[in-house]
Amino acid sequence: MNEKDFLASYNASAYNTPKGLPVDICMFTITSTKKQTVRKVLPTRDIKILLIKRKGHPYKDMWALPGGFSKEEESLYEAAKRELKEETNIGDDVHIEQLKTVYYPGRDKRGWMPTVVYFALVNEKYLQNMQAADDATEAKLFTVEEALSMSLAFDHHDIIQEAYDKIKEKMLTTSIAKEFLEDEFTIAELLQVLQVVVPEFKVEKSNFIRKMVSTETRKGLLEEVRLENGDHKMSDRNSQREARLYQFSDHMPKVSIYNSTLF
Amino acid sequence: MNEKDFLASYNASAYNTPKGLPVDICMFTITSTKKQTVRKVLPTRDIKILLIKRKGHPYKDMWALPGGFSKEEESLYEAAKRELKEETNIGDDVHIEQLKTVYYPGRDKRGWMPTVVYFALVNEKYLQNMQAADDATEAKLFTVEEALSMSLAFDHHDIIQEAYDKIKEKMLTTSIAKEFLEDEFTIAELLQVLQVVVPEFKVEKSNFIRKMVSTETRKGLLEEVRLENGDHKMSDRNSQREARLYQFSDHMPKVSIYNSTLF
DNA sequence: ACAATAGTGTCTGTAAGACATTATGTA
DNA sequence: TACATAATGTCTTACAGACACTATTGT
Repeated sequence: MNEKDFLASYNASAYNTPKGLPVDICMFTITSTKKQTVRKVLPTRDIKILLIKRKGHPYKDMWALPGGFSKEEESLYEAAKRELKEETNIGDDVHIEQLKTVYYPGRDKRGWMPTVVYFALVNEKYLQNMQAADDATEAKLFTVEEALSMSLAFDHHDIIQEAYDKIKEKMLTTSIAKEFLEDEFTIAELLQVLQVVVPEFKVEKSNFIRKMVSTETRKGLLEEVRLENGDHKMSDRNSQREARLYQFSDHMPKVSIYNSTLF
Repeated sequence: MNEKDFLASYNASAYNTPKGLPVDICMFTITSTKKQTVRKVLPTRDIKILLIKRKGHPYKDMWALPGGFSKEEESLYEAAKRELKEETNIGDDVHIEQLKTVYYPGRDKRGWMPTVVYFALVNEKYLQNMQAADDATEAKLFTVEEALSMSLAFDHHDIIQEAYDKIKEKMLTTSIAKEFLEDEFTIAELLQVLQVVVPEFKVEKSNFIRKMVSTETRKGLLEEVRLENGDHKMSDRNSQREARLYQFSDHMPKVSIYNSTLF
């Protein structure tokens, strides 16, 4: 059956879910791949998004955001989490946040079809067993750049663009960078992750490393990880020389365009 | 009929709107009232929110957010705007923005009932002819503090709290303060409006007035209004001595917790 | 010894905030 | 002339960014 026949035979009200809403998920991750170099260096990192290939009409065989319908007995948040889990088999330790709800006439050829969009930030370590999840649906990670250059189902291009813009903003104003990092990370890793998502964020690495811990207004944002004996905990995973490890603290500074002092 | 009888007789599916969604609106405004003083001073300003008194069950006679159902032939944004207009009779020149969509089991005694929440920032000058709008429904402005201390219908307390938190954040990181100001405003007015919404934002007025225009990173955020002859346009509406008038420019700086320079 | 990353020293320009002072116009 | 607000002067401390330099360790 082609799409035209499908739409002609489609009974919109049969698909309407009076007690649930369509939920779509923009799942972002940052993959890291080892560089083939003589010495240890930072891995190559890329920001990626999960897409699935549609099995049915409309937009059959096109790539789209994963999603599904929420149920009456679950919250929208729970629905998003469930859908993501069905697709990726990840655990509960995921940052998932509502982006927006979309409806305007004509957004779905089938008629009335809103969608509640969530975005998720998932550490690549949770995506190891993704294939096992559901091999009936073809799911694949694309770089965000790639995804945005493709022709996608529905208005998913615009949704991804908006989700990505949101993440770029939150990357610099909250501590969500931690979702993409190990529990304990070096400042070079932090900077790399920030710049993978927000290339416009330009600072000199050596200054960044120092200022993140030395400047008074930034104190409390990161904590140095210490060993029992009080020494700095170090890692040499990215370099010959060991680097100090850090964690985000609970302290979340706020920012303002009216004076750039954090408070 | 009391609420218990009402719920017993309530047929949820009759109210379900397969082709529309409930939309609620947090409409904020800042009222200004002249102080009774010998000399001209800044008015007293208060951040207020619009509530309506519910005419029917559930939560009959309690204060609640204004809202209604979106239609298939309009976007959610248009629905929010329409609902707000029905309530307040304001024009199209309104900042209205989606906050979030809420559903969790039990949020409405009638069963499945999500809501798409919008917040609106409306200048008080547009609310002059509010009474004319629809005198069947009782609508009233409450200070946000007051509203949050009241017992409200549904989970509207939590929704208002979240909307207010969002506005506080956006107040300091975007130029939405302009929604509450005249087209041309003094820096003292700007600061007052900022502090009415975000009391934690503390700066010394004389420094603020200077730094807003003199500091390099803030240049471009505000523009001095000039007369034809190049002189500063001034106003003495709040003081004996005239103050310079400003406008927000198109330039929107971004902020970061990782370095507090705007870019 | 070299390569690559980690981290420090030092200097310049600018911002934030405290506090004092001057400017302006009306009751 | 008194007063309330507008705006500037001045000073201290701190941050951002540039750039040079040292530190560490595996190959």
